[in-house]
Amino acid sequence: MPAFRTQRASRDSALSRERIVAAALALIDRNGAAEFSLRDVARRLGVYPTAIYWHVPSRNALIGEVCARVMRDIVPPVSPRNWRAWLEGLFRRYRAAVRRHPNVAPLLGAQLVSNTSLDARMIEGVLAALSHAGYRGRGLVDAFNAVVAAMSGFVTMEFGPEPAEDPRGWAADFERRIRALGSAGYPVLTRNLPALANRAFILRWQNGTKVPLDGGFEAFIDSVIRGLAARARGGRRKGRGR
Amino acid sequence: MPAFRTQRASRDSALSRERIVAAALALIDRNGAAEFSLRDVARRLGVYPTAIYWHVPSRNALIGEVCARVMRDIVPPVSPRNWRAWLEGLFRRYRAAVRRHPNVAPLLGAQLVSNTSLDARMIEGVLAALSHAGYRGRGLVDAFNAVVAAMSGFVTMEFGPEPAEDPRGWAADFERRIRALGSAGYPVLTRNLPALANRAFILRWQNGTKVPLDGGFEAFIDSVIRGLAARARGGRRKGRGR
DNA sequence: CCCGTTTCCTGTACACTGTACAATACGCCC
DNA sequence: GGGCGTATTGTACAGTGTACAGGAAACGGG
Repeated sequence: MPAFRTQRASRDSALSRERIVAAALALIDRNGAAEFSLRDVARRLGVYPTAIYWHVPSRNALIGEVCARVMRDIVPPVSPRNWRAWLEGLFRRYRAAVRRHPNVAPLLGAQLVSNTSLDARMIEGVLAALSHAGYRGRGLVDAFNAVVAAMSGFVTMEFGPEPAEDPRGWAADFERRIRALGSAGYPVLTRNLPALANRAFILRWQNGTKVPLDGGFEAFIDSVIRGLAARARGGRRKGRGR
Repeated sequence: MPAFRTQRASRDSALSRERIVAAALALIDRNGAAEFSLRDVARRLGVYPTAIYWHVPSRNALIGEVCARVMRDIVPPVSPRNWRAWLEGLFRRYRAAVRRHPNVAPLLGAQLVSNTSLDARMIEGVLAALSHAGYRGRGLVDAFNAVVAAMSGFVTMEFGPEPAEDPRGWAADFERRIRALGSAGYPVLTRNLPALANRAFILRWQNGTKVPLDGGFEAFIDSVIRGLAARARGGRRKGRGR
C-alpha cells in the first residue's frame, strides 16, 4: 500500500517518533480521540501499520506521548512571587493548551498520568506557590492535590466529546428534553432555564469548542484560589491539618 | 455457542435492559472500562452478541446506561437549608458512589453527559443551594458550572486507571523515576517528596482504589465551598458579575 | 572494499471488536 | 389456528491492535 518509496526515503523524510506523534495529534484534532487508530496514522504517513511499533511500543504509549506534547509549555514563567497570580496563570495556560487541541481533553483527564510528562518544573511551581501561601507538610500535599484536580477537572468536562453517533439528532432531542424540563416541580431550574440552557454543564448539547464556558471557568478558579487562601489562613472550618 | 436454553428461558430469566446493564457494570468492575466489550456481556449472559442490540441501541448507549445507574441516589435528601452542608453532602455522595465502582470513573468524567441521567433533582438542588448562597442570574450559572466541575473533577482523577500494559513493571519504573527526582534543582519538591510520593496526583503509581486521597478531597471541596461563599459575599476580586 | 551488524521497515497473520441484516422461534390475541 | 409483535439465533463484514518473521538499506571495523 505505501505507494512508491522503495524502502526508506531520503534520510529526513523517514519515520521518527516526533513525526508519528505529530501525525497522531493531527488525526485526533480532526477526528476525535475515540476514532483514533494506529492504522490511520500509518496511512497518513504512507507506511505499514507495524512500522509504528519500531518507534513507539503501543497505541497507549503513543497516546501518552500525544498528551505530553499538548502539555508542553504549560507552566508559567518561574518564581511565584504572587502565588495567587501564578496559580491563575497555570490554570489559564492549561485551559488554553487544551483549547488548542480540545479533542485530547478526554485523554488528559482520565488517565493516571499525563504520562511521560512528569513535568518537575510544574510540580515545583505549584508546591512553591502553596508554600508561599503558607502550606506545610500534610496540608501541602492535600492542597497540591486540590490544585491539580482543579486544573484538569473543569477543562476536561468543558471540552468533553458529544455523543459520537448521530450528533445533530441527539442534540435536537436533548434540547427538547431540556426545554421541557422547565415546567414541572423545579422552580429555581425553571426560572433560570433560559440562562442555563446550553450554557451549563449538564444542560448543554454542545461542548466547549462551540460554547466556551469562560465565566464558569473564571468563577471556578477564583473560588478554588480564594478557598485555598482562606484555608491557609486557618479559618475554623473543618479539614485543616488532616 | 449459547450452550443450552433452547430459545428463550423461563419468562423471568430472559434478557432485559436491566439485566444487561447489571452484567455490563459487573464486567467493568472486574476488568476495567477499557477492556469492556459487548461480546463479553453477551457471553456472560449466555446469549449471542447481537441479542443485546434488541434492548440497547449501541455500545455507547449501554455505557451511558451504566453511568446513569452508578449515579443513582447521589443527590442528598431535599431542601438545602444549609447550602454549604448540602453541597458537601453532594460531593461526598458522588465520591462514595464512584468509589463503589471506581472503574467507571473515566467514563463519567470525560463524556458530555452522564447521559440519560439529567437528574433534575440534583440540578434543582445545586441551584437552590447556590441561590441560598446569594447567587443570581449569570453568576448563578457560573457557580453552577463550578460546582459540577468540582464534583466530578477530583474523583475522576483519583480513580483514573493505571496503565493497562504491564502494570507492576510500570509502577516499579515510575516509582524509581519519582524517587530519583528528589535530587536536582527542585528544593520544595525534594523536601516534601516523602510525603508526596504515591500520595499526590502526578507523583503516584497507584490509583485511588489502593491509595485513597481522602485528605486532598476534603481540602478540595472545602476550598471550593469557601471560595463560593467568599465570591457570593462579593469580595473585590475579579470575576464577579460576569 | 567487503562483510557482518544494527536499524528500520515491509509483509503476513491472528484474535478480537462493534454492528448491520436476515432468518427463526416463541407467546399472545382475534 | 393464523397472524403478528417480540426476542433471539445465526451470518457476515469491515476494522482494530499487535506479534512475528523476513529483508533492504546504512554503518563501522577489518
